[in-house]
Amino acid sequence: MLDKFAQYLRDRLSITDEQASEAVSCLKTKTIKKGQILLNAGDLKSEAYFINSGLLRYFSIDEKGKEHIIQFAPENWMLSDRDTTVFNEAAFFYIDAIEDTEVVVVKKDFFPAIQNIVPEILQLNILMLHNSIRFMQKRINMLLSATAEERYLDFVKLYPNLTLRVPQWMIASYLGITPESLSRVRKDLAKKHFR
Amino acid sequence: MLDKFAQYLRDRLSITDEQASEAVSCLKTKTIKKGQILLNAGDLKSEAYFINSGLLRYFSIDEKGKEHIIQFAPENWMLSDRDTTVFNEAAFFYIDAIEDTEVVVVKKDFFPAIQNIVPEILQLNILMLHNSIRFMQKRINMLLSATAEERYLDFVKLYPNLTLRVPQWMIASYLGITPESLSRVRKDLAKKHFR
DNA sequence: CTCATTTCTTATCCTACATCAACGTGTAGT
DNA sequence: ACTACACGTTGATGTAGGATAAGAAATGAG
Repeated sequence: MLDKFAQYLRDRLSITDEQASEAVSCLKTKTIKKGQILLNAGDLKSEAYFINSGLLRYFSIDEKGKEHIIQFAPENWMLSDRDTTVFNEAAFFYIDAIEDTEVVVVKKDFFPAIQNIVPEILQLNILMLHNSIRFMQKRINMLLSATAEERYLDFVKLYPNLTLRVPQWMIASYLGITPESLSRVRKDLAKKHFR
Repeated sequence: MLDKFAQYLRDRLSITDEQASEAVSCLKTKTIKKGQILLNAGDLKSEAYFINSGLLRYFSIDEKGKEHIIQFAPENWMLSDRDTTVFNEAAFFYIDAIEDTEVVVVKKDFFPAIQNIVPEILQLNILMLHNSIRFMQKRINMLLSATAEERYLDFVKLYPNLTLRVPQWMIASYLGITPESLSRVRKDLAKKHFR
Protein backbone atom coordinates (compact mmCIF):
# COMPACT_ATOMS: atom_id res chain seq x y z
CA MET A 1 0.00 0.00 0.00
CA LEU A 2 2.80 2.45 -0.80
CA ASP A 3 0.95 3.34 -3.97
CA LYS A 4 -0.36 6.65 -2.70
CA PHE A 5 3.04 8.04 -1.81
CA ALA A 6 4.58 6.79 -5.05
CA GLN A 7 1.77 8.44 -6.93
CA TYR A 8 2.21 11.61 -4.94
CA LEU A 9 5.85 11.75 -6.03
CA ARG A 10 5.03 10.84 -9.63
CA ASP A 11 2.47 13.65 -9.79
CA ARG A 12 4.94 16.37 -8.90
CA LEU A 13 8.25 15.05 -10.23
CA SER A 14 9.04 14.13 -13.81
CA ILE A 15 9.90 10.51 -13.09
CA THR A 16 8.80 7.14 -14.37
CA ASP A 17 6.58 4.72 -12.49
CA GLU A 18 9.62 2.50 -11.97
CA GLN A 19 11.65 5.29 -10.42
CA ALA A 20 8.79 6.20 -8.13
CA SER A 21 8.37 2.60 -7.05
CA GLU A 22 12.08 2.19 -6.51
CA ALA A 23 12.26 5.35 -4.41
CA VAL A 24 9.45 4.16 -2.24
CA SER A 25 10.45 0.52 -2.01
CA CYS A 26 12.46 0.82 1.20
CA LEU A 27 9.66 2.54 3.12
CA LYS A 28 7.23 0.96 5.56
CA THR A 29 3.66 1.82 6.43
CA LYS A 30 2.08 1.97 9.84
CA THR A 31 -1.50 1.88 11.04
CA ILE A 32 -2.78 4.08 13.86
CA LYS A 33 -6.19 3.54 15.41
CA LYS A 34 -8.40 6.52 16.18
CA GLY A 35 -7.28 8.15 19.41
CA GLN A 36 -3.89 6.44 19.43
CA ILE A 37 -0.75 8.53 19.90
CA LEU A 38 1.94 8.51 17.23
CA LEU A 39 4.38 10.99 18.76
CA ASN A 40 4.71 12.34 22.29
CA ALA A 41 6.29 15.63 23.30
CA GLY A 42 9.77 14.73 24.49
CA ASP A 43 10.25 11.89 22.02
CA LEU A 44 13.38 11.65 19.93
CA LYS A 45 12.27 10.07 16.67
CA SER A 46 13.56 11.08 13.28
CA GLU A 47 10.51 10.00 11.32
CA ALA A 48 8.18 12.08 9.21
CA TYR A 49 4.77 10.75 8.19
CA PHE A 50 3.01 10.82 4.86
CA ILE A 51 -0.69 10.23 5.40
CA ASN A 52 -2.12 7.58 3.06
CA SER A 53 -5.58 7.65 4.56
CA GLY A 54 -7.23 8.98 7.68
CA LEU A 55 -6.52 12.13 9.65
CA LEU A 56 -3.81 13.15 12.12
CA ARG A 57 -3.68 15.95 14.63
CA TYR A 58 -0.59 17.96 15.60
CA PHE A 59 -0.99 19.67 18.98
CA SER A 60 0.48 20.85 22.28
CA ILE A 61 -0.67 20.37 25.86
CA ASP A 62 -0.16 23.34 28.19
CA GLU A 63 0.53 23.42 31.95
CA LYS A 64 -3.18 23.34 32.70
CA GLY A 65 -3.60 20.21 30.58
CA LYS A 66 -5.35 22.11 27.82
CA GLU A 67 -4.74 21.01 24.23
CA HIS A 68 -3.94 23.44 21.42
CA ILE A 69 -4.09 22.25 17.84
CA ILE A 70 -1.35 23.52 15.53
CA GLN A 71 -2.60 21.69 12.47
CA PHE A 72 -4.62 18.87 11.00
CA ALA A 73 -3.06 16.46 8.48
CA PRO A 74 -5.43 14.59 6.16
CA GLU A 75 -4.57 12.27 3.24
CA ASN A 76 -1.65 13.31 1.06
CA TRP A 77 -0.12 15.53 3.72
CA MET A 78 3.31 15.21 5.24
CA LEU A 79 3.63 15.73 8.98
CA SER A 80 6.55 15.82 11.38
CA ASP A 81 7.83 17.64 14.43
CA ARG A 82 10.88 19.54 13.15
CA ASP A 83 12.48 19.75 16.57
CA THR A 84 13.09 16.03 16.46
CA THR A 85 13.14 15.14 12.75
CA VAL A 86 15.37 17.98 11.60
CA PHE A 87 17.18 19.30 14.65
CA ASN A 88 17.61 16.16 16.77
CA GLU A 89 16.01 17.74 19.78
CA ALA A 90 13.15 16.42 21.90
CA ALA A 91 9.80 16.82 20.16
CA PHE A 92 7.76 19.79 21.33
CA PHE A 93 4.36 18.74 20.01
CA TYR A 94 2.15 15.63 20.04
CA ILE A 95 0.68 13.71 17.13
CA ASP A 96 -2.36 11.47 17.41
CA ALA A 97 -5.05 10.06 15.15
CA ILE A 98 -8.50 11.64 14.75
CA GLU A 99 -9.55 8.75 12.50
CA ASP A 100 -8.06 5.32 11.87
CA THR A 101 -5.04 6.29 9.83
CA GLU A 102 -2.40 4.70 7.65
CA VAL A 103 0.90 6.53 7.23
CA VAL A 104 4.10 5.95 5.29
CA VAL A 105 7.00 6.24 7.70
CA VAL A 106 9.62 8.45 6.08
CA LYS A 107 12.91 8.07 7.92
CA LYS A 108 15.56 10.73 7.91
CA ASP A 109 17.76 8.89 5.40
CA PHE A 110 15.02 8.76 2.79
CA PHE A 111 15.77 12.17 1.35
CA PRO A 112 19.49 11.68 0.73
CA ALA A 113 18.65 8.29 -0.80
CA ILE A 114 15.97 9.53 -3.14
CA GLN A 115 18.08 12.53 -4.09
CA ASN A 116 20.38 10.20 -6.00
CA ILE A 117 17.48 8.92 -8.04
CA VAL A 118 15.64 12.23 -8.41
CA PRO A 119 17.75 15.30 -7.61
CA GLU A 120 14.68 17.39 -8.48
CA ILE A 121 13.14 16.42 -5.17
CA LEU A 122 15.18 19.06 -3.38
CA GLN A 123 13.46 21.79 -5.34
CA LEU A 124 10.07 20.25 -4.71
CA ASN A 125 10.86 20.10 -1.02
CA ILE A 126 11.86 23.77 -0.96
CA LEU A 127 8.69 24.78 -2.75
CA MET A 128 6.54 22.89 -0.28
CA LEU A 129 8.33 24.40 2.68
CA HIS A 130 7.75 27.89 1.29
CA ASN A 131 4.12 26.99 0.88
CA SER A 132 3.85 25.88 4.51
CA ILE A 133 5.42 29.11 5.59
CA ARG A 134 3.04 31.34 3.71
CA PHE A 135 0.05 29.46 5.07
CA MET A 136 1.37 29.71 8.60
CA GLN A 137 1.96 33.43 8.18
CA LYS A 138 -1.64 33.88 7.12
CA ARG A 139 -2.72 31.84 10.14
CA ILE A 140 -0.66 34.06 12.44
CA ASN A 141 -2.21 37.10 10.81
CA MET A 142 -5.65 35.62 11.46
CA LEU A 143 -4.86 34.92 15.11
CA LEU A 144 -3.57 38.48 15.53
CA SER A 145 -6.48 40.23 13.90
CA ALA A 146 -9.68 38.24 13.62
CA THR A 147 -12.69 37.65 15.87
CA ALA A 148 -14.00 34.18 16.70
CA GLU A 149 -16.53 34.39 13.91
CA GLU A 150 -14.03 35.54 11.31
CA ARG A 151 -11.63 32.76 12.25
CA TYR A 152 -14.33 30.15 11.91
CA LEU A 153 -15.49 31.42 8.52
CA ASP A 154 -11.90 31.45 7.31
CA PHE A 155 -11.41 27.88 8.49
CA VAL A 156 -14.56 26.64 6.77
CA LYS A 157 -13.53 28.34 3.54
CA LEU A 158 -10.00 26.96 3.65
CA TYR A 159 -10.83 23.41 4.79
CA PRO A 160 -14.46 22.67 3.88
CA ASN A 161 -14.02 18.90 4.07
CA LEU A 162 -12.27 18.98 7.43
CA THR A 163 -15.19 20.93 8.85
CA LEU A 164 -17.28 17.78 8.54
CA ARG A 165 -14.67 15.28 9.69
CA VAL A 166 -13.27 17.05 12.75
CA PRO A 167 -15.29 17.30 16.00
CA GLN A 168 -16.24 20.86 16.83
CA TRP A 169 -14.27 21.05 20.00
CA MET A 170 -11.12 20.37 17.99
CA ILE A 171 -11.96 23.08 15.49
CA ALA A 172 -12.44 25.41 18.44
CA SER A 173 -9.04 24.41 19.74
CA TYR A 174 -7.49 25.10 16.33
CA LEU A 175 -9.15 28.53 16.26
CA GLY A 176 -8.03 29.41 19.77
CA ILE A 177 -11.52 29.65 21.27
CA THR A 178 -13.64 27.42 23.54
CA PRO A 179 -16.13 24.84 22.20
CA GLU A 180 -18.91 26.84 23.86
CA SER A 181 -17.91 29.97 21.96
CA LEU A 182 -17.78 28.10 18.68
CA SER A 183 -21.23 26.70 19.33
CA ARG A 184 -22.56 30.23 19.84
CA VAL A 185 -20.75 31.54 16.75
CA ARG A 186 -22.38 28.81 14.68
CA LYS A 187 -25.77 29.60 16.15
CA ASP A 188 -25.41 33.28 15.22
CA LEU A 189 -24.27 32.40 11.71
CA ALA A 190 -27.24 30.09 11.27
CA LYS A 191 -29.57 32.86 12.38
CA LYS A 192 -28.01 35.31 9.92
CA HIS A 193 -28.52 32.89 7.06
CA PHE A 194 -32.12 32.05 8.07
CA ARG A 195 -31.39 28.44 8.81
CA MET B 1 29.19 46.60 1.13
CA LEU B 2 28.21 43.05 0.15
CA ASP B 3 30.68 41.82 2.75
CA LYS B 4 28.06 40.88 5.30
CA PHE B 5 26.13 38.61 2.98
CA ALA B 6 29.29 37.01 1.64
CA GLN B 7 30.43 36.41 5.19
CA TYR B 8 27.02 35.01 6.06
CA LEU B 9 27.39 32.46 3.27
CA ARG B 10 31.00 31.69 4.14
CA ASP B 11 30.01 31.02 7.75
CA ARG B 12 27.53 28.30 6.89
CA LEU B 13 28.87 26.80 3.67
CA SER B 14 32.27 25.22 3.18
CA ILE B 15 33.44 27.62 0.49
CA THR B 16 36.42 29.87 -0.04
CA ASP B 17 36.39 33.65 0.25
CA GLU B 18 36.71 33.84 -3.52
CA GLN B 19 33.69 31.65 -4.11
CA ALA B 20 31.66 33.68 -1.66
CA SER B 21 32.67 36.91 -3.33
CA GLU B 22 31.92 35.53 -6.76
CA ALA B 23 28.50 34.32 -5.69
CA VAL B 24 27.65 37.70 -4.32
CA SER B 25 29.21 39.81 -7.07
CA CYS B 26 26.09 40.15 -9.18
CA LEU B 27 23.94 41.40 -6.29
CA LYS B 28 23.04 45.00 -5.49
CA THR B 29 22.34 46.71 -2.21
CA LYS B 30 19.59 49.17 -1.43
CA THR B 31 19.13 51.71 1.34
CA ILE B 32 15.78 52.29 3.03
CA LYS B 33 15.22 55.21 5.35
CA LYS B 34 13.30 54.72 8.58
CA GLY B 35 9.59 54.66 7.89
CA GLN B 36 10.00 54.08 4.18
CA ILE B 37 8.08 51.24 2.52
CA LEU B 38 9.99 48.51 0.70
CA LEU B 39 7.08 46.31 -0.36
CA ASN B 40 3.36 46.99 -0.56
CA ALA B 41 0.58 44.44 -0.40
CA GLY B 42 -0.45 43.82 -4.00
CA ASP B 43 3.05 44.27 -5.40
CA LEU B 44 4.53 41.76 -7.79
CA LYS B 45 8.25 41.76 -7.08
CA SER B 46 10.40 38.68 -7.05
CA GLU B 47 13.04 40.00 -4.66
CA ALA B 48 14.05 38.72 -1.26
CA TYR B 49 16.06 40.90 1.09
CA PHE B 50 19.07 40.09 3.21
CA ILE B 51 19.43 42.70 5.93
CA ASN B 52 22.96 44.06 6.20
CA SER B 53 22.14 46.59 8.88
CA GLY B 54 19.03 48.11 10.38
CA LEU B 55 15.64 46.57 11.04
CA LEU B 56 12.66 45.71 8.84
CA ARG B 57 9.05 45.00 9.70
CA TYR B 58 6.76 42.52 7.95
CA PHE B 59 3.09 43.27 8.55
CA SER B 60 -0.48 43.38 7.33
CA ILE B 61 -3.10 46.12 7.42
CA ASP B 62 -6.69 45.01 8.08
CA GLU B 63 -9.97 46.51 6.86
CA LYS B 64 -10.07 48.86 9.83
CA GLY B 65 -6.59 50.15 8.98
CA LYS B 66 -4.99 48.36 11.92
CA GLU B 67 -1.50 46.98 11.48
CA HIS B 68 -0.51 43.45 12.54
CA ILE B 69 3.14 42.54 12.68
CA ILE B 70 4.05 39.07 11.43
CA GLN B 71 7.75 39.42 12.11
CA PHE B 72 10.73 41.66 12.63
CA ALA B 73 13.89 41.22 10.56
CA PRO B 74 17.15 42.57 12.01
CA GLU B 75 20.70 42.24 10.65
CA ASN B 76 21.59 38.91 9.09
CA TRP B 77 18.01 37.91 8.44
CA MET B 78 16.42 37.11 5.12
CA LEU B 79 12.95 38.49 4.45
CA SER B 80 10.48 38.11 1.62
CA ASP B 81 6.80 37.74 0.91
CA ARG B 82 6.47 34.21 -0.47
CA ASP B 83 3.25 34.97 -2.31
CA THR B 84 5.19 37.14 -4.69
CA THR B 85 8.79 35.85 -4.51
CA VAL B 86 7.97 32.15 -4.76
CA PHE B 87 4.47 31.85 -6.15
CA ASN B 88 4.27 34.85 -8.49
CA GLU B 89 1.13 36.14 -6.87
CA ALA B 90 0.42 39.59 -5.51
CA ALA B 91 2.13 40.19 -2.17
CA PHE B 92 -0.14 39.81 0.84
CA PHE B 93 1.98 41.65 3.41
CA TYR B 94 3.88 44.93 3.66
CA ILE B 95 7.53 45.53 4.45
CA ASP B 96 8.88 48.79 5.81
CA ALA B 97 11.89 50.02 7.77
CA ILE B 98 11.88 50.54 11.54
CA GLU B 99 15.41 51.91 11.37
CA ASP B 100 17.53 53.18 8.47
CA THR B 101 18.34 49.91 6.80
CA GLU B 102 20.64 48.52 4.15
CA VAL B 103 19.59 45.35 2.36
CA VAL B 104 21.10 43.08 -0.26
CA VAL B 105 18.52 42.58 -2.99
CA VAL B 106 18.38 38.87 -3.78
CA LYS B 107 16.58 38.35 -7.06
CA LYS B 108 14.84 35.14 -7.95
CA ASP B 109 17.62 33.99 -10.28
CA PHE B 110 20.27 34.17 -7.58
CA PHE B 111 19.61 30.71 -6.20
CA PRO B 112 19.89 28.78 -9.48
CA ALA B 113 23.05 30.79 -10.22
CA ILE B 114 24.74 30.16 -6.90
CA GLN B 115 23.69 26.52 -7.00
CA ASN B 116 26.19 25.95 -9.76
CA ILE B 117 28.98 27.30 -7.61
CA VAL B 118 27.81 25.81 -4.31
CA PRO B 119 25.26 23.01 -4.67
CA GLU B 120 25.30 22.73 -0.89
CA ILE B 121 23.24 25.88 -0.67
CA LEU B 122 20.08 23.91 -1.37
CA GLN B 123 20.53 21.94 1.82
CA LEU B 124 21.26 25.08 3.79
CA ASN B 125 18.14 26.64 2.39
CA ILE B 126 16.04 23.64 3.39
CA LEU B 127 17.42 23.69 6.90
CA MET B 128 16.62 27.36 7.32
CA LEU B 129 13.11 26.89 6.03
CA HIS B 130 12.54 24.08 8.54
CA ASN B 131 13.84 26.38 11.22
CA SER B 132 11.40 29.12 10.23
CA ILE B 133 8.58 26.64 10.36
CA ARG B 134 9.33 25.41 13.84
CA PHE B 135 9.57 28.95 15.16
CA MET B 136 6.29 29.88 13.54
CA GLN B 137 4.63 26.79 15.02
CA LYS B 138 5.77 27.85 18.46
CA ARG B 139 4.44 31.32 17.79
CA ILE B 140 1.06 29.90 16.77
CA ASN B 141 1.06 27.82 19.92
CA MET B 142 1.76 30.93 21.95
CA LEU B 143 -1.07 32.87 20.28
CA LEU B 144 -3.45 29.98 20.94
CA SER B 145 -2.58 29.46 24.57
CA ALA B 146 -0.86 32.35 26.30
CA THR B 147 -2.04 35.48 28.13
CA ALA B 148 -0.76 38.96 27.28
CA GLU B 149 1.84 38.72 30.05
CA GLU B 150 3.09 35.30 28.99
CA ARG B 151 3.42 36.43 25.40
CA TYR B 152 5.43 39.45 26.39
CA LEU B 153 7.77 37.47 28.63
CA ASP B 154 8.29 34.98 25.84
CA PHE B 155 9.09 37.78 23.40
CA VAL B 156 11.61 39.39 25.72
CA LYS B 157 13.30 36.07 26.31
CA LEU B 158 13.45 35.21 22.61
CA TYR B 159 14.43 38.66 21.29
CA PRO B 160 16.09 40.61 24.13
CA ASN B 161 17.83 43.06 21.80
CA LEU B 162 14.71 43.78 19.77
CA THR B 163 12.92 44.70 22.98
CA LEU B 164 15.09 47.78 23.17
CA ARG B 165 15.08 48.71 19.50
CA VAL B 166 11.39 48.32 18.67
CA PRO B 167 8.80 50.82 19.90
CA GLN B 168 6.37 49.32 22.39
CA TRP B 169 3.30 49.77 20.26
CA MET B 170 4.94 47.57 17.62
CA ILE B 171 5.76 44.88 20.16
CA ALA B 172 2.12 45.03 21.20
CA SER B 173 1.08 44.60 17.60
CA TYR B 174 3.38 41.58 17.27
CA LEU B 175 1.88 40.06 20.41
CA GLY B 176 -1.69 40.63 19.30
CA ILE B 177 -2.60 43.07 22.08
CA THR B 178 -3.07 46.86 22.32
CA PRO B 179 -0.27 49.24 23.34
CA GLU B 180 -2.33 50.14 26.41
CA SER B 181 -2.49 46.50 27.48
CA LEU B 182 1.24 46.08 27.03
CA SER B 183 1.83 49.16 29.13
CA ARG B 184 -0.29 47.63 31.91
CA VAL B 185 1.47 44.29 31.62
CA ARG B 186 4.83 46.00 31.98
CA LYS B 187 3.60 47.96 34.97
CA ASP B 188 2.45 44.78 36.68
CA LEU B 189 5.72 43.03 35.93
CA ALA B 190 7.68 45.97 37.33
CA LYS B 191 5.59 45.82 40.51
CA LYS B 192 6.22 42.09 40.88
CA HIS B 193 9.96 42.64 40.59
CA PHE B 194 9.99 45.60 43.03
CA ARG B 195 11.07 48.12 40.45
C1' DC C 1 15.64 76.13 21.74
C1' DT C 2 10.93 75.63 20.58
C1' DC C 3 7.01 73.69 18.88
C1' DA C 4 4.84 69.61 17.04
C1' DT C 5 4.27 65.01 16.68
C1' DT C 6 4.81 60.48 18.25
C1' DT C 7 5.04 57.35 21.99
C1' DC C 8 3.86 55.84 26.52
C1' DT C 9 1.02 55.87 30.59
C1' DT C 10 -3.04 55.93 33.46
C1' DA C 11 -7.95 55.89 34.49
C1' DT C 12 -12.75 54.63 33.36
C1' DC C 13 -15.87 52.07 31.16
C1' DC C 14 -17.20 48.24 28.03
C1' DT C 15 -17.38 43.93 25.35
C1' DA C 16 -16.01 39.54 23.43
C1' DC C 17 -15.09 35.60 25.02
C1' DA C 18 -14.09 32.37 29.09
C1' DT C 19 -15.77 29.76 32.85
C1' DC C 20 -19.04 27.08 35.21
C1' DA C 21 -22.93 24.31 35.26
C1' DA C 22 -26.87 21.79 33.63
C1' DC C 23 -29.04 19.21 30.10
C1' DG C 24 -30.10 16.72 25.58
C1' DT C 25 -28.52 13.66 22.08
C1' DG C 26 -25.72 10.46 19.96
C1' DT C 27 -22.64 6.60 19.92
C1' DA C 28 -19.79 2.67 21.75
C1' DG C 29 -19.16 -1.09 24.56
C1' DT C 30 -20.93 -5.02 27.03
C1' DA D 1 -31.07 -3.09 25.27
C1' DC D 2 -28.86 -0.70 28.83
C1' DT D 3 -25.36 2.14 30.47
C1' DA D 4 -21.87 5.35 30.06
C1' DC D 5 -19.28 8.52 28.22
C1' DA D 6 -18.32 11.97 24.53
C1' DC D 7 -20.15 15.75 22.19
C1' DG D 8 -22.82 19.78 21.37
C1' DT D 9 -25.99 23.32 23.20
C1' DT D 10 -27.73 26.88 26.20
C1' DG D 11 -27.84 30.01 30.10
C1' DA D 12 -25.80 32.68 33.97
C1' DT D 13 -21.91 34.98 35.50
C1' DG D 14 -16.92 36.49 35.42
C1' DT D 15 -12.84 38.64 33.52
C1' DA D 16 -8.88 39.79 30.47
C1' DG D 17 -8.09 42.87 27.58
C1' DG D 18 -10.28 46.45 24.18
C1' DA D 19 -11.94 51.27 23.43
C1' DT D 20 -11.84 55.84 24.60
C1' DA D 21 -9.89 59.82 26.40
C1' DA D 22 -6.54 62.74 28.35
C1' DG D 23 -2.15 63.93 30.00
C1' DA D 24 3.03 63.14 30.52
C1' DA D 25 7.28 62.14 28.38
C1' DA D 26 10.16 61.53 24.72
C1' DT D 27 11.68 62.50 20.01
C1' DG D 28 12.39 65.18 16.02
C1' DA D 29 12.30 69.01 12.70
C1' DG D 30 13.23 73.69 11.72
